Amino acid sequence: MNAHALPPAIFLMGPTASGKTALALELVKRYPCEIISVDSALIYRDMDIGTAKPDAEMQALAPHRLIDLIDPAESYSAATFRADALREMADITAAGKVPLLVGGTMMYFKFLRDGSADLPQADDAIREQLLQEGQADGWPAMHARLAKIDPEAAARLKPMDSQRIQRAMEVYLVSGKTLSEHWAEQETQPLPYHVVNLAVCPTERSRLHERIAQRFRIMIEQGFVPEMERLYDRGDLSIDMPSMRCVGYRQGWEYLEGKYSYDEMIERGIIATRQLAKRQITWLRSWPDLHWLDTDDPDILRNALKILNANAIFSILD
RNA sequence: GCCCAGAUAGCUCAGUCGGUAGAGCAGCGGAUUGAAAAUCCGCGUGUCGGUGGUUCGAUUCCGCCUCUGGGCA
Repeated sequence: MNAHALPPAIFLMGPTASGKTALALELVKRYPCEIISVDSALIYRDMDIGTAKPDAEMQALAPHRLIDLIDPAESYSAATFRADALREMADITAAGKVPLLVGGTMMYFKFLRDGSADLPQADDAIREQLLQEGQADGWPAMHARLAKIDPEAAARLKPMDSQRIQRAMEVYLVSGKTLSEHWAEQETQPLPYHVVNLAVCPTERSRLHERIAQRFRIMIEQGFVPEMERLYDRGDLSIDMPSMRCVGYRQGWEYLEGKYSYDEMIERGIIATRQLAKRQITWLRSWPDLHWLDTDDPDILRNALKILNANAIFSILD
């Protein structure tokens, strides 16, 4: 490694329930790396069982950064994640270790890798206003309004894509500048690290589905419903909040509202998790320079190390 | 044993006044710029339970058989 080389970093990605955490633990036990969580659900405090958050024992063995950051009534963002992660990566690197970014929130990985335009942050009041109007007049009507303000953005968006239409309108209303104008001014923000991209996933989709169902049932046994009840009974949370829209929590919430039975809640929770996994895999399929690892490969650790060594990540140890 | 109602996509069901069929959910594929575990887009050939009959033609009408509910014994 020459003096001008970028410091190393590892991205360990993969769909939910694919075994990322287990592999990360093995790496941390053997090599000087430290974990940064890349997970939009682990950031919430008091949401432990349903998010499969590393427990105290795991945390002692392999501390995770960027978990338990905010209360479920608050919200986070991909841009905030990028800033937080860059800070933690610098800290770990300064300590002579390799940042190991582990998680399944692909949008966060993308923001970290590519950066983003300099956009205004979320404005709750404007969002609420747009939501009311969107629901009253229908999203196609809002989409038509956007088309007059920012035709480029509207052309990219489907008339029913409530969230992105709302965001594009919000950017304009808050900053006076359209989303497309912001994008045009965007400068590239290369990540100042030499990254090795790993993805863990079972070869067969059916195998991943098995793991998802099994893990959900374990969560139930571990007390997911009581955890859910504590959140529900707080009284200040709602199904509209990002925290309560997380896979499992949304179904748990609807179950407690009496929308469906216990068994149905479990079934729907598993289904929602499968659908999440599929979306995560879609991201991974087009991820550049990605090295795939098979969850069920008994030599997964050795294979991961082979890739890391070949990319000069741990060459210092050889 | 008898009577009634069913049997159509992985599931729940609709439908064809006889010209080989379509919704929701699931599943699969895709998009993804401060909510992303979010939000959105696309994809529907399946011995229409089996068998015989009527018919130019049956998933549709008729007979028998099998299975599943419910009722009567």
